Amino acid sequence: MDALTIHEAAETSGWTPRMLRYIERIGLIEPARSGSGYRMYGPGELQRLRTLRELLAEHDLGLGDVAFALRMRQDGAMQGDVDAWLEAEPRRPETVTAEDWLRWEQEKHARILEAVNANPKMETTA
Amino acid sequence: MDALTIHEAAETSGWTPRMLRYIERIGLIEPARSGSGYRMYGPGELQRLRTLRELLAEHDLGLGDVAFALRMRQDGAMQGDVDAWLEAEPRRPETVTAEDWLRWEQEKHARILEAVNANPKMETTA
DNA sequence: GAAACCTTGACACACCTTTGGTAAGGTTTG
DNA sequence: CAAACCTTACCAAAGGTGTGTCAAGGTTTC
Repeated sequence: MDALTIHEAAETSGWTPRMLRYIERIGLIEPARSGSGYRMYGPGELQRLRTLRELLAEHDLGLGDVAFALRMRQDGAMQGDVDAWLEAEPRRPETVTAEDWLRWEQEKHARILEAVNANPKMETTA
Repeated sequence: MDALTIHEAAETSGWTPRMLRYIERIGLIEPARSGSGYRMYGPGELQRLRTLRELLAEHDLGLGDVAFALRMRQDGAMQGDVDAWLEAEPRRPETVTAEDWLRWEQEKHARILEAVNANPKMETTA
């Protein structure tokens, strides 16, 4: 039995039980439930709770921000629309074709690779 | 002279002058300034203002959401950290290497291309 | 030079988010 | 079976967002 109850998970992760429920409600971490409905936090959830605090502190984010990022990732249409709107600004060729967009996205990989190499803390040491 | 003042831009875009200033303050649309500091909205800005309203309405977003998406795009480190946190959930290989991540990103292109083809309104008819 | 703009800054208000507390009731365990 | 958990569902307070309005002062235009 390596699953903690909500109070135990709260203590070891640095959140309050209240916030653990809130984090679940906004869809960020949804622990398994016991037969009678108790939340059961496993090692994966605990790790995620800790890294979540770091993520928020490091970049001065709110839980809502991360929830929004999650929503973007889950709703491809929204993601596409938002990205399209944001990309319409910096570049300014009259018309953006799908091929233009894909090329832009692929160039992004070069930037990503640079970031990876420049900053090699890419392990999610679960 | 095809640049509008803030009141004119407000009328033709459906925002209020107040909101145009707010939209500028959160970094979404920053019009050029005349020598004496007046905001000057060109056709590009007007188009962006209109599509911004559509974007918000279509996906029930707030201006803050779009501003956050912009911040993600501008701050690569934040983008990487948030993405890493979100991706740590659905997949569950013990360790995510830079190569894993890149492969994942590249597979994303297949999904993006599908989205483009399925939903070919990719023109930013500026 | 006066009317009609523009600028920034402040005060304000309605609403939403985040967080805490408490109440009524079910579960686990010594 | 009672203590110590857990659950959901409310009420509430602090802070942030989105929006309006007003004031003091500069600019454009007739």
